[in-house]
Amino acid sequence: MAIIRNTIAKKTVFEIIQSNSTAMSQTEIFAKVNNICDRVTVYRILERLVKEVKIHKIVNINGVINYAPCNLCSHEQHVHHDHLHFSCTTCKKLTCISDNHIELNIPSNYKVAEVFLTVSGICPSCSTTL
Amino acid sequence: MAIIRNTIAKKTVFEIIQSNSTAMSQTEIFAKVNNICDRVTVYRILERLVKEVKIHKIVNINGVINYAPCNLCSHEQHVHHDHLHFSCTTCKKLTCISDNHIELNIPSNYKVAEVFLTVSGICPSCSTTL
DNA sequence: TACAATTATGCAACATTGTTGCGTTTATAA
DNA sequence: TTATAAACGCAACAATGTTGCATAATTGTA
Repeated sequence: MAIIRNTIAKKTVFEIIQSNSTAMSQTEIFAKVNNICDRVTVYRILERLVKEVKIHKIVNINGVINYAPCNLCSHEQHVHHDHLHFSCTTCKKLTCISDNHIELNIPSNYKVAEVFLTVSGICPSCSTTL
Repeated sequence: MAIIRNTIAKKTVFEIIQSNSTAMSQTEIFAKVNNICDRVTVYRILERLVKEVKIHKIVNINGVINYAPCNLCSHEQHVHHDHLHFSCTTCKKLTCISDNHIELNIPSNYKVAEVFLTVSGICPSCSTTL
């Protein structure tokens, strides 16, 4: 019955994710851990943090998986409701905007688990530099 | 000024995508072309078909890029509106459900290009086999 | 405090997905 | 029929993610 350990690497990874304003990919996270652990370990830590519902996975429009802390949303909302993410086509950053309540129009024989709502475009900091 | 050619490989790839009920990944498509062309060619054909707005790209919840024909939506809708996709966590298939009109609540300094709405869960055929 | 149990890690190797360069082939317009 | 640019094949590479296995480290318990 899986005892969860709070290792230095895990704490570090979690703090990195929490302190960043945008969602981060494994690559970005690994670049920030300063070699305190292996690349593979980062993957495994991310997996565990997702399972513990401390962070959540979001795919940006390029197909790169990003991770963000579960701050903006309660656990309940995270699992069942609507989360809006903005994926900037210029800087590639993925930002959690807010929760948006939307009405879905899905046939009843589909069992819905999560709703992913991602908007692509240009973020404020990229549009000001134009 | 780019003359578009309609090659056998391109026709084949397009027909494969059109005749399938769910969106397909490059891997699935390549498996069906029966070695009439190279793996790289499939990638390049897909790129062109996207540019010509004959198919569109959708990322499923695993980060795998899938392709679907632009049947369900007009060009206008495709670019600017809301498309609902269902990503089955069991069979990994991505299905175009319908267009859903949703009200977005995004700060005005974000410039919106496309809206991606993907719902994860269990599709009808996977839930009946349980 | 020491020990046992098992969680977490490192390393190496591999798998998958997608990209690039370059020389050759082929479709299309004239 | 031919010239030209689009499309292709091949090889090599890059990025991202996974697996197996031996070792290290954490935590509850004696």
